[in-house]
Amino acid sequence: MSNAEVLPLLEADGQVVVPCCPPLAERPMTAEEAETAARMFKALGDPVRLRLFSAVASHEGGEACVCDISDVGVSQPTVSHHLKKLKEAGLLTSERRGTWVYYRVEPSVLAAMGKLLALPAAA
Amino acid sequence: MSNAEVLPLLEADGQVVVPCCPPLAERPMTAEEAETAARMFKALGDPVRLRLFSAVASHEGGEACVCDISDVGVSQPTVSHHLKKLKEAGLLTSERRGTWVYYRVEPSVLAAMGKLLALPAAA
DNA sequence: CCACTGGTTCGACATGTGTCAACATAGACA
DNA sequence: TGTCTATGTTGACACATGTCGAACCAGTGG
Repeated sequence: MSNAEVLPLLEADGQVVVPCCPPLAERPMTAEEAETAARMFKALGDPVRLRLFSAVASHEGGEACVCDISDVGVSQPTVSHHLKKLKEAGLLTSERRGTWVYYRVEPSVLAAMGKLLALPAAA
Repeated sequence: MSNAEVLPLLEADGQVVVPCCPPLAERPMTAEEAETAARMFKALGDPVRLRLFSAVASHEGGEACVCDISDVGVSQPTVSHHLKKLKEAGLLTSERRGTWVYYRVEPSVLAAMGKLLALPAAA
């Protein structure tokens, strides 16, 4: 399965963000924009997923093996389930190297979410 | 209204006011931090809530009457339910003025979420 | 006082979600 | 080949959540 096709909001390559949506406060979001953006927020709306994501994002080299981050208080299948969700939301990518599977954050998506939350200087 | 830059995480109904968490990528979040931050993301993890929040945030004066934003394709009780959720997450505040109830965004919380998503320049 | 309008709360239902144990799969190595 | 370890998938379950209609509450104006 491909990581990119689930969330075609932005260029997977560079930092150039093809925004999924304008900033929240710029104008009312359309139903489609909201649907798209809500998927990302929902992915981070679970404590376990947030910890997993933070663990990957803060790990040296920007990537982490599952074995490095699976100490979040839930069973291993549950960890795998949450990592899959984060992948489907386009927040993480995974790659198998030998025995282990490494996860890595998708920085452009994070940037898109940050832009989404930005408040306009003058309202 | 407080203008503090401390990004308090408000919990509705007079509960604890907790400072928000460090950036996701700075270090692995603790369970408590994740619990706290996930509540905010979850609040924005629904398309209807996202549209309502965007409608309030983008409305002139930074506030909006329910009657101005209730055109999101769900019934009025559902709108009210979602606005309550956003309030409980500390993202909105409400005030009754005469016949109408006005909702307004909590800018410090929005800023906290933006900081949370910030990626450190060097990793 | 009563009726009307805007908004919330209640009760109920269907669907979604987080979780685990059990099983399956992929690679390493003997 | 076979076995061991590291992850992912499946099936089942309890619980949370989104939704609505009906009832209810708050102001306004007769």
